[in-house]
Amino acid sequence: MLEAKLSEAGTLKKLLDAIKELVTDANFECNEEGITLQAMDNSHVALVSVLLEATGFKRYRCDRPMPLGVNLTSLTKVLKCAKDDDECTIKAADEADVLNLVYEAKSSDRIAEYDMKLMDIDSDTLGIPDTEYDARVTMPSAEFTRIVRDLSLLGESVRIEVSKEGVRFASDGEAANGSVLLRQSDSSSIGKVTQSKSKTLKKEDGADDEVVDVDADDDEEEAPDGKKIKKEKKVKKEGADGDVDMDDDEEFKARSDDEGEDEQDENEDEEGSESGKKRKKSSSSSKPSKKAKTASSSKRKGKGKKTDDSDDEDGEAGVRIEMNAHVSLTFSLKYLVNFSKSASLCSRVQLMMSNDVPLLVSYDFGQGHIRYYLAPKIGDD
Amino acid sequence: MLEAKLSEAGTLKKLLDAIKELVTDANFECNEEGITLQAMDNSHVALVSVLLEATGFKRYRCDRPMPLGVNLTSLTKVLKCAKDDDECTIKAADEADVLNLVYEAKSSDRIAEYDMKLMDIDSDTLGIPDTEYDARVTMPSAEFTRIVRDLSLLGESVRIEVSKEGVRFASDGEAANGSVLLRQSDSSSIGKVTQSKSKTLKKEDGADDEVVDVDADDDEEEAPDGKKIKKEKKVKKEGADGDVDMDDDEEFKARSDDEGEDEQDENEDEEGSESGKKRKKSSSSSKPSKKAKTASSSKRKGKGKKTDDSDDEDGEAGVRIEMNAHVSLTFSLKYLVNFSKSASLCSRVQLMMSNDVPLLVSYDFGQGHIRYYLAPKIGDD
DNA sequence: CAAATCGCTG
DNA sequence: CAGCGATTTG
Repeated sequence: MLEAKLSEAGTLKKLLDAIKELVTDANFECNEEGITLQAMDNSHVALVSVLLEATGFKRYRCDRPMPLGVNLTSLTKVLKCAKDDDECTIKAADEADVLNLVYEAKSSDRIAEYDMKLMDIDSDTLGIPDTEYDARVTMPSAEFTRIVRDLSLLGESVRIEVSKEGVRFASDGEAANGSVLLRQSDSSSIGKVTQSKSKTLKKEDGADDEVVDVDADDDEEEAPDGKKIKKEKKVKKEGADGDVDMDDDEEFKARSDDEGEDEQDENEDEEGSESGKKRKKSSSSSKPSKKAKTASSSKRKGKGKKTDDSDDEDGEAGVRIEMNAHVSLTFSLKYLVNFSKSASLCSRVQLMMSNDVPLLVSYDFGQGHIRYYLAPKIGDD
Repeated sequence: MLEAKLSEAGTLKKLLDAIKELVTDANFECNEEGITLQAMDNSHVALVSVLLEATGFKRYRCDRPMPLGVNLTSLTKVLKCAKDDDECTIKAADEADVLNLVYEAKSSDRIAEYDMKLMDIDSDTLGIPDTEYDARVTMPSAEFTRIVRDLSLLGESVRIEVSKEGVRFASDGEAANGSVLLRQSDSSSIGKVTQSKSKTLKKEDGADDEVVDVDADDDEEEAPDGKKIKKEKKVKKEGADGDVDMDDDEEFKARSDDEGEDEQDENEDEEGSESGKKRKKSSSSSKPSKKAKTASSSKRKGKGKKTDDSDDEDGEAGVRIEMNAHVSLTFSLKYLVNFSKSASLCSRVQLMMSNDVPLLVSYDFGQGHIRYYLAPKIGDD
């Protein structure tokens, strides 16, 4: 059985608001590590991946893995009955066909209880490649929202181009053409677009421990493996959290691994630092590495050591751009606008890109993350 | 070519917001003195006239007069892509078919550039009579907004009546009738409704020169016709501007003169000071009067001398009422509500009225003005 | 100046 | 029911 208690129902409400227009039905996969959800959007163009770490809950218990088939429209309605600051407990018996939600006002003078019907949903558990990317842009989520919103007024699609000049978002429309150029915020010493030749960037996981650890390892010379070391600067996430670790990663990795991506992970060599990260996982066995990650500090450390200067600086406000190669991709603005609704969950967003592969838009909040994958338009420039 | 830089894109945004629902396409007429726009509303019931003085720009250059045919809906979209405090530069080559807009964040780490298509628009350059009015009401723009909004909830039209009692806005509706009476704010010496028998008021021009001149003629005794003379007090505008002159004025005046309103002007007697102003103009001999107007200075002078005392006082907060004759006119509230959107541009609004002639609603802001003309409903009371 | 909420229109 | 716009609050 599952029993999970969230301190703030608002977290769940925002999460549902962020994806309910993209997906109507989906399985919430629950296991001891937390809850994940993966689904293609209704038109099968985009993929959304959500993670809620067990550690992010005030209380979490899940005896055995179980999928909860939920109609997101129904869940949205039920969640609207909760106040943002209510404590929210969700429960499901092992073979239950209903999900029980209890909302308790912090003052505890009000308790509301709802039972929502569950449904059987074919779980098209898609494997998500653990791709490495040629460019990563980290910026305030509100700025991303603003840009895609602005450009969506003009045209249907946007060309995102990362070069040493910065990152450019350009859209052509009937009435007007528009282009927004963001330069790396020059905060600290490393104030410019990082351009490392061959290293590959992996997505920064704030929440994901693995990644973090890895980074930390990488960054630090004293990495356990002892491999670390190029000291390339990769950016780890400076996501909002910093401390929370995710368990899911394993899953993701597994999947990605399945994809054969794991190898790549190892390939981190390109990014020496990352390799460290991967190792951990592998080493996880080890787990120590994870700890490191877990220690939110890891992120920061990484930053501090590597690019952190800039990170910290850009940290909460600026734009950070990292690239190994020039990338230029075109995407549907409609989807990006949709993705950008997640800005309410997190103040920063990461865009991970490589030519001809799907864009990854990642919002990492304290208790997990929400990630969107969107294939580029072909014939894009 | 045109190149003009505004310190705050917000100014342009507000201006477009104020007129975009009234007009869909219009020519921005650019010349060395600034930018003007004149257009009838889509249903040809109201006329809107906008002025942006060259001196109000951070940088302004226009080698030769050029009309920029703009679809206001498109321009609104493009302007939405600017933040209110961005610096905004608009550029157009001499025979260009696109208008280039560049927005620069004050922090300068973001530069957005847009190219908007221009179109050829039949310039129905309407002559705007440089009418003299029997009553002028100057009040906080927010108050005007509130009044027409309130009354629009009750009925379709409003009767505006200026008498020695003050100015009354009254509307009759199915469910209720409403009436709002504003009395002159008793600020300075001239704290009450000015009631001059026959003198006519011209709109206070901050920017329009022409208008000013015309009035002058009437007021002064030495009017060419020899008719003038009553020495009526007319109010010039205390608008924000003061220096920039418009070329258009010529046109405007011509028409107003045609109206035969001049005679009334002469009645200024009540406010001796004003007469002085008028004289200048008139002295110019007959037509000279027009010239005088052109000199924007005329405006300010007029004010200072005549009723200015009161103007200054009520100046920023109160209601100022000036009248030469009792006026009572009925207007469509729908339009007035629309006009009142300009309140975001300026804290004061002027209403200029004479029986049976179009109402002039004028918002004068630092860098120009926006004026609306609306014909009264016939059969009005 | 920006964000969130409510209302209105499609 | 969803999206867009307007208004209000922070």
